[in-house]
Amino acid sequence: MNDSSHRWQRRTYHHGNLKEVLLEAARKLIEEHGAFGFSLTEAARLAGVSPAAPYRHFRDRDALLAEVARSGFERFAARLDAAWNNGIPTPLSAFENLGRAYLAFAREDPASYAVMFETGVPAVGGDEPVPGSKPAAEKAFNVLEEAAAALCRQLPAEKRPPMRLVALHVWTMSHGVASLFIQEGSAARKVPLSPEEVLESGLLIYLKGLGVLSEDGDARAS
Amino acid sequence: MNDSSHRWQRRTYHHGNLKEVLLEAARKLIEEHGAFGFSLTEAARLAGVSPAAPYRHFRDRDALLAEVARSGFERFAARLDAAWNNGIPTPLSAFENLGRAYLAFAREDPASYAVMFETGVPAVGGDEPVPGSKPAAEKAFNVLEEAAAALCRQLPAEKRPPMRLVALHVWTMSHGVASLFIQEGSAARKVPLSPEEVLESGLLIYLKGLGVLSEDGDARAS
DNA sequence: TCGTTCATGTAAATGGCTATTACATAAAAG
DNA sequence: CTTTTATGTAATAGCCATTTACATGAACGA
Repeated sequence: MNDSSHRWQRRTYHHGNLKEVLLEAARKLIEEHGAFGFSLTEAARLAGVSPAAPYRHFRDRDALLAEVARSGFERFAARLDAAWNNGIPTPLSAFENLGRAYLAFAREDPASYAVMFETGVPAVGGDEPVPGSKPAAEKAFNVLEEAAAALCRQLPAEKRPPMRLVALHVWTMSHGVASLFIQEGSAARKVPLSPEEVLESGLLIYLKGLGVLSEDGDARAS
Repeated sequence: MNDSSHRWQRRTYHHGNLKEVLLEAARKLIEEHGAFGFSLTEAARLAGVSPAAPYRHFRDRDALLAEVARSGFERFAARLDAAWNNGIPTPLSAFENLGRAYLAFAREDPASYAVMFETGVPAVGGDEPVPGSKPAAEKAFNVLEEAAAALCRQLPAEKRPPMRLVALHVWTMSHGVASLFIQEGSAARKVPLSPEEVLESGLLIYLKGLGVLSEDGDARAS
């Protein structure tokens, strides 16, 4: 009866899917109690196993968080890539999809997003404690870079700024909006606009400044 | 002798300055071990008092962090305000100072910045657990808004976007750069530029898009 | 000066958490 | 059917947050 909060009792001694369930539990707990209020023990409780069980799948607490980050980056990259869709139908419309996809990810999986970007956790920088975490993060950034490159190509070569830099500017605005708005509270009250509207308007102004857009916001003939 | 790690023994039973010392200890620990690796007990140890002593000054651990955030916002606002300096000598140069001051704060006091923006902690959103935390955060944002307003005023009224929105865009880029770059590791390797250069170049492009700057980056006559 | 009061610290105890170790169970491999 | 390996459990040590009862001494009044 101590497991009454769960619909199903574990019938087998072996859980069968513990690793994945622990990751889900972690995301859920982080979503509810913040990136801090996550305890390995409580995740184990949610999964219906003893506090020691997680150690069969993760070296320690940080390794679990690192895996949350890694898998997050993987889904993030996939999602951005799908939204960009090779710049089809037009680089500009695809670019707008990209921005929306960025925010959609942060909104729909705030726990992963927070672990990916807002904790000193391993994934992005550091020493790559989880194999494959850095590559996954790179893949996500590469999509941004590709999009930036496509937009830059619309400019005459002599007016073309470094693509890398443009990609960083875009990342910077996207992350800024996600970070300030998604975690309901900080910036949300400042303005009656959705995060998507703030990001899109900001990016449009930026693109106009780059010369990619005309004054009216139309794509400019290269 | 158990206090050998500190140069001075506490001579008085009463510490005399515990509250402030605990805040400093917290910032130091967060800087070293990340926003997670901060323990009230260890902060007490650093201050040379028992683990129970902090509770005479803070309701609990979160209250201490909230106070780190609040005092952080206060210094942050003061610093931004000084940098903006009422738009003197020119709005544009003052605006550039503002951006540099933003990043300087995040770099020089990363612990406070992290607690202010990258933890679910109380200050910005929430229910204002520490009296005065919200006002302090507002004051910081108001400086950005004032700067945005000054720049917008250079535009003919009919081309003028909502100041609030412009302030948010600026905040967004600044926070994005601070968040991605300062915490050494993520974006730093992407490009051989300093955070300041990335932010300044991004803001210049944005301002050009707004119409505040001419193509060459000079201030445009209103 | 002496005693009272209040702010500030300490000690000890509770309960949660991380992580380790020795042991149990079952699934897979032979 | 036995052995091996993967996966869980139990018990435990040590850290941490927080509370409660008690101690100290500074400020203040008589």
